[in-house]
This record gives sequence, C-alpha cells and structure tokens, in this order.
Amino acid sequence: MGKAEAAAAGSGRGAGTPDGAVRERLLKSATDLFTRKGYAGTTVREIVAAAKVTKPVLYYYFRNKEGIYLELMKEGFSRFDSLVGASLEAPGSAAEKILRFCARSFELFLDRIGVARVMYSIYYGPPQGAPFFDFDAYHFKFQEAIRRLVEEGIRNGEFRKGDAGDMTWAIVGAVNVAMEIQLCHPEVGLGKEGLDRVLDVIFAGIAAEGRKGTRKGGRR
Amino acid sequence: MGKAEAAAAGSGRGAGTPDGAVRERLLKSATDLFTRKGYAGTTVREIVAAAKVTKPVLYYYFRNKEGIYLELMKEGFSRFDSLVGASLEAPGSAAEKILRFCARSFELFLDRIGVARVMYSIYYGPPQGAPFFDFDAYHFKFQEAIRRLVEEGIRNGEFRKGDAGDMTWAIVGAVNVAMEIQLCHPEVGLGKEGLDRVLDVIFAGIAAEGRKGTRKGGRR
DNA sequence: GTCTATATTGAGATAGAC
DNA sequence: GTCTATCTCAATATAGAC
Repeated sequence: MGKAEAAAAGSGRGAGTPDGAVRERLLKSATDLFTRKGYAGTTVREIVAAAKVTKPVLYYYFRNKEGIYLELMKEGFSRFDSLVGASLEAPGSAAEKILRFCARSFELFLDRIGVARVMYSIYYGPPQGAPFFDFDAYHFKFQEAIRRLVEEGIRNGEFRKGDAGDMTWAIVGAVNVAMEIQLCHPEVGLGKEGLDRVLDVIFAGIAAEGRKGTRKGGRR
Repeated sequence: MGKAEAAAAGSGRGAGTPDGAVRERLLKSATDLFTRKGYAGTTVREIVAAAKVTKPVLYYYFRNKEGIYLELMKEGFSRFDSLVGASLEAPGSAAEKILRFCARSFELFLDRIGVARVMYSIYYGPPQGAPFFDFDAYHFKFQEAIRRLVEEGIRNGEFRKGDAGDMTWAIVGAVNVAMEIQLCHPEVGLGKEGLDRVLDVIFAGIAAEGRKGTRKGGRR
C-alpha cells in the first residue's frame, strides 16, 4: 500500500467516515476560521489543515477560496428562500403566518449561526477582499414577506388600519434584535420563545386598554 | 519650544485656522479612514495626510493611533451618558420619556454616524488589533434605561401589565433597526419621524381592537 | 538619507501520479 | 478523490549604489 493510498483511506473511508464528510468538514473549518480571523486573514492552508485534508481537496470540491465562501452563503440562503415561499402560502391568519415565518427564520438562523457571524463580519466589517454577496437582497426579501402578510392582515380586518410599513419595521426590529442578541450574547439570548413573546407584544401593543396611541389620539 | 509643540502651533494659527480645527480635522480623517479601510488597514501616515498636518501633530493631541481611536469612541458615548441621566429624570409620562429618550439617542447616532460605522465595523468585524472598548456596556445601559421607563409605565397604569423585558426588547428592536437601516441604506432610512411612528405602533399594537393578543387571549 | 534593484517570503492555485 | 510537488504572483525586506 502506497503512502498516498494509506493517507486517503485513513482520512475518510478507512475510518468509517462517509465520503461526504470531507466536504462538510471543509465548510465547518472555513466557517470557524472566517469567524475568528476574517476572510482575508484566513488562508487556504489553515482551512485544509483544520479539516485534516490537503489543499487540492478544497480545490476539488470548491473552485477556490471564493468558492467555499460563496457556498457557505448560498447554503444558508437557499433554505431561507424555500421558507419564504412556504410561509406565504401556508394556511392560517396573518398573525399566525407572521409568527410562523419569523420563528422558522429564527430557527434557520440559529442552525447556521456560525455562517451568520461570518455574514455580519463581512457586511459590517472592513473590506476584506471577499467576493460580493447581496446580503441586502435577502434582508429586503425578508422584509417584503412580512410586509405582504401585514397588508393581508390589514385587508381582512385582523390588524388595525395603519401604516403597513411602520408595522413591518416593528416586526423586523424584533426579529433583528433577537438574532443579534443571540449572536453577541447567546447566554442572555431571547431564544425562539422569547422572540414569540416579543412579537406578541407588538401585536397587542404596550399601552393599557383605552390608551392606544400616545399623541395623535389613536389611528393616523 | 519642543518639536511637537511647534508643529501643533504652526499648522493651525499660522493659516488663520482656529486651533481646535486641527484636532477636529484629525478626528474626522481618522473616522473616514477607519470606516473605509478598517482600523488595522489605516496608517497614521494616511490620517495625518488626510488632515493636512504632520505626524507629530497627531502624537501631540492624541498619544498614538490607539489614542485617537479611543477618543472617537469616548466622545460619542460621553454625550450618550448625559442623555441617559437627563431622560430618566425628565418630566412627562413614561411613553413621552421613552419617545424622547429614543429620539435623542437616534439624533446623537445620526450626528455621529461616521463613528457609529467604525463601531459596527470593530464590533462585528474580524479582529483588527484595535484596543478594547466596552460597546456592550453601552448597549446594556441603553436597554436598562428603557426597561426602567417601561416598568415605571406599568406601575402607574400607563402600560398594560405584562413582561417589562419583552416590551423593552420590542422598543430596543425598533430603535436598533432604525439605526441600522440608516447605517446601511440612508436613502430609505426611517429617520427620526419614522422611528417615532414605529414606536407609536409598538405602544398601540398592531392587532385590531378587541383582538389583542394572538394566542393567549390577551394578557399573560 | 533616499532610491532602486534584487532577494525572500508566503499567499492562492495547479499538474500529474496513484 | 486524494496525494506530492511545483508554479505564479504580489508584498515585503534588504542591499548596495548614488
């Protein structure tokens, strides 16, 4: 048995690990390193070393460093895309749909929180030479989905008449803050249940009965 | 007269520029460059060149690169500190105080939006060797101020009985999203008025009258 | 002192054997 | 699919002329 063969067997099949695990290990290593050291600060060598494979393996599965980065981004967002479609067409009241859509989005976020950290780092951080990825498009897509549901709720009398845009912002703000707290302070994170409760607050309002509206005597 | 002193004096007064302007120019240059190229990616040489002064001038006003960075952070937050104190003790209903506090905070944010970009970049971005600054402490301070006011509102019957924490998150989320949109998409930013309206939505709720609460039939 | 030419390094990427 | 060995290229460091 040659040296290469031995190494190949040992790293994958030989140890009882399924073939696909190599690809997954690379994605995980890349996520960890991009998070800790940034895109530019991470070298291909480090990624493959952490995944316990050699360099050509990375180039085999992904075209190059940009490729593995884009794959990370796309994987998360493709699942989000299905979510949007499913949630809009689901049965139930507008409020139920909104709650379900937000909960599912938040679950997806938690499931891919490592990738989310990389996204935030790229989006807000300094230029790092990472290839362009249209994060804004997805934020917009999220917001538009909520807005549609809010408008639906207003139409069918479920929600009060008011500016759908403003209502949308309130909901987006809640989801946003739940995600960001989870990102930075997982130990005090709202969690799925917390997000649910905050959304409930937004639906119901904070003001005591009979005191709706703080300045303009109610509706605008 | 020492070398640094001479440079400090010479660059300002001689050209008829008020003394303080040099310091301000340096802070502005640093903000711009830190935003565009990150902390690590910005050199002291670039900062002084952009401010049209020489290197010793920077070292005269601020000890070093870390010094000018920390000064940027502190200037914004010291104004915020006064805000917190003033807003909590101001007269008016809890809702009024919350609205005023959020509006003032948002105005301060707009006024220092360049510095805010640097903060986001450092906070979410990859390690850049910037000296530690406790951003979390200020986020916490903001949240606690809101929470106090919410609790006050609940106590005096202005707000409905409910989880003050959840109500606080809803409000913080709205302010947060207003700030972040302004940061990333100033052209569609809510602005001060938009934030006001969204907060109003949170106070009043989204649900139509008689339909408050989406699952538990109202209060919890 | 400053400038330019030449190492040296370390990065991403590839060729070809197995 | 994976390996070893090698390539290209840009940034940085250094040496030596001026």
